[in-house]
Amino acid sequence: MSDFIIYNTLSRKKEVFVPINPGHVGMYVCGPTVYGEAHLGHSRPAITFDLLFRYLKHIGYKVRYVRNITDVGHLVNDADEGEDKIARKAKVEELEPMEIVQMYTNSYRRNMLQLNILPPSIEPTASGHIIEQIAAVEQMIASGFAYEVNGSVYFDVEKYASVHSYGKLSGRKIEDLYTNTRDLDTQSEKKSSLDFAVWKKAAPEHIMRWPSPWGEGFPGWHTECTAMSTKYLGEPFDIHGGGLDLMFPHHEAEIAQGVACFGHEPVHYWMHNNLITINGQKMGKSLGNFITLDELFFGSHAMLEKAYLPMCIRFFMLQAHYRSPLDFSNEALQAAEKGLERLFKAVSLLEGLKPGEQSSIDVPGLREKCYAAMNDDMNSPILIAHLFDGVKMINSVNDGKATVNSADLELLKKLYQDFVFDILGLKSESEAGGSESQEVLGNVVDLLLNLRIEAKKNKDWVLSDKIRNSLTELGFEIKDTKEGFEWELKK
RNA sequence: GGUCGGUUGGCCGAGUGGCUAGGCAACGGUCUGCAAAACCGUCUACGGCGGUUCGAAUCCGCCAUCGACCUCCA
Repeated sequence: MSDFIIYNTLSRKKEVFVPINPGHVGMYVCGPTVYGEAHLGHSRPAITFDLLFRYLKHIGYKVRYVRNITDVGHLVNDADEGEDKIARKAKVEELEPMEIVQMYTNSYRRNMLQLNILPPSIEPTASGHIIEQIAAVEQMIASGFAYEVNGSVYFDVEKYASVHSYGKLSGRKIEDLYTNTRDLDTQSEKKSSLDFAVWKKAAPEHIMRWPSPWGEGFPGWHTECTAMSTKYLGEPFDIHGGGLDLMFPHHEAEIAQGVACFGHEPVHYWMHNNLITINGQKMGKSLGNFITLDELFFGSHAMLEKAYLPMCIRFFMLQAHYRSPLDFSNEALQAAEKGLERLFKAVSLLEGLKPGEQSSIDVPGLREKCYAAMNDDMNSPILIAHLFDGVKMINSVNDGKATVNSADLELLKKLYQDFVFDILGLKSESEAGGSESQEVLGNVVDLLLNLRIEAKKNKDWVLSDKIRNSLTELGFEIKDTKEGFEWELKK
């Protein structure tokens, strides 16, 4: 099999993936800040890196996947007196901050489960790693790249940039950063406007606070990822993922902090997923096109024509490459929905396929192409295109227009099991166990359709059509086959 | 303003020097009592203008346009 190639943002090139420890992979992905419902935007990195997690495991790696939960809140801005997002929300809703955190963590996990996203190996919280973060800040001070002022600790970007390259990941030049930095913090205690807080002194009204060598405070917003990723994955580790929007300054800061703490870069491969637009527009609360995952699943948003099943969302995203922007619309979603249906129909057909003497279709070749697609920087849209080629094969065999021998049939079944279910992480949602009433309903439908066969035998087309049309109106899809009939309930 | 990335057929979305991406929709055909499903076929596009090349949607230049980041954001 060919090498697994991934695009490394650091080099802006596709590179062969070579793990630090043969057979093992450590990956870290920036998770959510739990101060609100999970929205459409959260699902893209979750699905992208779930695909990576699944594929790495599939090709035989033992993977430790760490995805953090940010629950101490980020600074609103440097001028802010220290109130963080979570504390602000807590005041609004008159809840304890950790209650907010718990509530939204729960709903995030539920949404992820609905999207069939595998739980990471470790899901550390920032609040649970204050000690590690303080230790990281101490290391930064010790190496001379951070300084304390009045209870806060800042990263000395200027000093760092004089020795190392600051901005290499996002392609920024330090001079440009100077000219473009917004001022207004002239009275700031920072040495330079580029410096960022790694530990922030807590104002009296600030609720979330912890003791530290510099007084009561809370960690800066880049500190947690440095502390938690290296705690569980060592340094350097293999893969760090996240959304494109986190590249600067968050990931840039992580690199600088890592170098300051350990003397070398913390990550080998940086991977970034692209963002989602809605009808060509950026998604944002101010634009009113901000859709939460629950709204999507229930269809309860003004922009949605209907509810979309989690698997439809997942499939829709996988039909685009993770590094491409993806535009979200009702039309596109409904197209994805139909395509997914067609794929699953073929998969279920596969079970009943009868092997022949010879194969007129090239199953090993198809398998080869599927792996090639995934190995090329996880090209899921190409993979899906190949799977649809396979759908044509399956349908042809089913129609007796093509043949497949038993070895190839087994290979084909394995192929769809591997790629559709294990790697793409799709699942059929209709097979939710038949309740008793559904079973009875099914029997009634069978009874009606058997009556219709009688009618057809008697060439009583009026009665025959009446039965079929009435069932169709009720939402059933009726198909006549040589053996009799098939039906399914459309929602 | 700076940096980066897009602009592909009715819609979504791959590809990236010559060879059908795929899905959805539409149309025609096969099958069927008629349908549905399935199958076969059709629709064959790459923002504009120049340049390089035997050959460019793909490389280069200019222009237009959209967006992201530069501030919390997946």
